[in-house]
Amino acid sequence: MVIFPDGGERYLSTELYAGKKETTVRLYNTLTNTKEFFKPIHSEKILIHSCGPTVHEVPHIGTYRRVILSDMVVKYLNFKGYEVKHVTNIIDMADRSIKGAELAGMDVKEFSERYTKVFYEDLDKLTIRHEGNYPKASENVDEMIRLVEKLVDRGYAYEKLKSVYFDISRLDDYGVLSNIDLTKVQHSHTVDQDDYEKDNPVDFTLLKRSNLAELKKGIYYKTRWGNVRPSWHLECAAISLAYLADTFDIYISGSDIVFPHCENVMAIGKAATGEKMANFWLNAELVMREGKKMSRSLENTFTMEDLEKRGYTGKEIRYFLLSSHYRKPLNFSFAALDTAGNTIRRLNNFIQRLIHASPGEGCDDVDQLIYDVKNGFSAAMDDDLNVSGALAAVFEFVKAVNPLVTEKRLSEDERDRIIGVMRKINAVIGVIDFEEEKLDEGARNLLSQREEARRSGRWEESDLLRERLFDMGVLVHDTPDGTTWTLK
RNA sequence: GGCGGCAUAGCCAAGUGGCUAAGGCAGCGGUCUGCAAAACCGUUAUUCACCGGUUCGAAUCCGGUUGCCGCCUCCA
Repeated sequence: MVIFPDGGERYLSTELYAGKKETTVRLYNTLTNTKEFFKPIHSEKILIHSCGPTVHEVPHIGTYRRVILSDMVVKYLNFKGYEVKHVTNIIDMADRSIKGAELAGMDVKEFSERYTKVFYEDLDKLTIRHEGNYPKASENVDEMIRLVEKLVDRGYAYEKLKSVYFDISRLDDYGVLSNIDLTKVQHSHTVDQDDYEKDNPVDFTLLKRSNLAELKKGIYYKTRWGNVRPSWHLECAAISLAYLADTFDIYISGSDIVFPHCENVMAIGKAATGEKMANFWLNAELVMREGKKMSRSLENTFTMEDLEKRGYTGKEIRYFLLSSHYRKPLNFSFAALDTAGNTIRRLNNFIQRLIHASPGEGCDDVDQLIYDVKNGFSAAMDDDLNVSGALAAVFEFVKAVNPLVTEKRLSEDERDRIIGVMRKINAVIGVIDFEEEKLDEGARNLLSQREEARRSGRWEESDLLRERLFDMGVLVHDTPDGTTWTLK
């Protein structure tokens, strides 16, 4: 173990260490407004925090864009061979949860659990794993209160009429993340200043005193300042510090909440530990609907269920959300989902064709093609997750392999290696199916009846059977090698 | 008012100084088919919002114009 006098920055940038510490991955850091080479803090495990959803309602697909970004970052780092610890907090005690529970005549816990369950189901549909690190705000209140005690003790927070506020004047670099100039801020758009008694209107709330109705329902936590509820910024800060470290690798959120949320979370971390909270701050852009942000208040949202009712699948929605760059606004449309569906179908067809390919002599080009697709995919993804470029590499691969399948040139081993590399890529993009499609017996019978009819030239009967199979979801294809089929 | 971002084909979307401007979808043409469909193959931007400048060379850099979006401290 060697301790470098300057924290190692200078030494780590020398060639000797570059290979070990620095990755080939470049990410756009909101903190510096530049793409930087990602350098993990610990070589053994990368630590990532993502802002989770509020669970006062069924989340809409706009919420899921940043969730998809987090998932893709984690899966791509896994693809590169890194182990990742990823924490996503569940905001289950927001103002709206309390209001919503009251309207529904439920207690807040029961109310929140209902929507947390939907959130998890949605993650399943989007092929995002959710076992493990999804701590709930309501189960980490002790951490939050301890954190505020620390802030007050260190002089970064103050109590006023039984609420506790963060004193931003104490942090000289407040505003570095969002580039905000507090002297030019327009106040009071979303806050009724009369409700708060801050020393300075730019200070933000850490703990808010519970009101009478909340006290009656038991929605409060006893502290030395009074009976209070934690604020949103405090929740994210406390959870990321408690579950990860004083300084962790990446903080992922949405572009609409860089200010105030991320800025304030960062300020809490810096004030509490004296260290910078995260090295990289990634912010996903928004999902738009006819030129406006998709949001509850504009009443222009779609939930996963809304889209499923219209016949779209989770994977189609996933593809739609991930297939264009995360730092550009994404316009929602049904046409875009249709496109996603068609595109995925092409990839699935490719896999099914490979599964059913008749083995051949083998082909010298395969090694090169596999090398090219791996290389093209990771080169693009390395560059701040350029998914469009990465997918282009995949489609070029598909295009090059298809004729080899048609001409029956692939050996079994080559075929398996091609499927293997597609699986590896799909571990990141998560939209392709690799299961061999199977027919049930009824469909198989109809298929052979149709073959019989065709052999005897009874076209009307054969066409009727084709229609019946179509209605069952089976598409038949008459090819020179006989009849094949795929599932719709 | 402040800060940040965007504008590339019918649609979506890469590319940020130099080979013929990736890729996907849709369309069109072809192969196949009893006919279809699917699949596969081929094809689709002398031009990158507009004006000016720098340069041997600009979608890419600089200045300006227009249009659009997000955020500005407890909605999250």
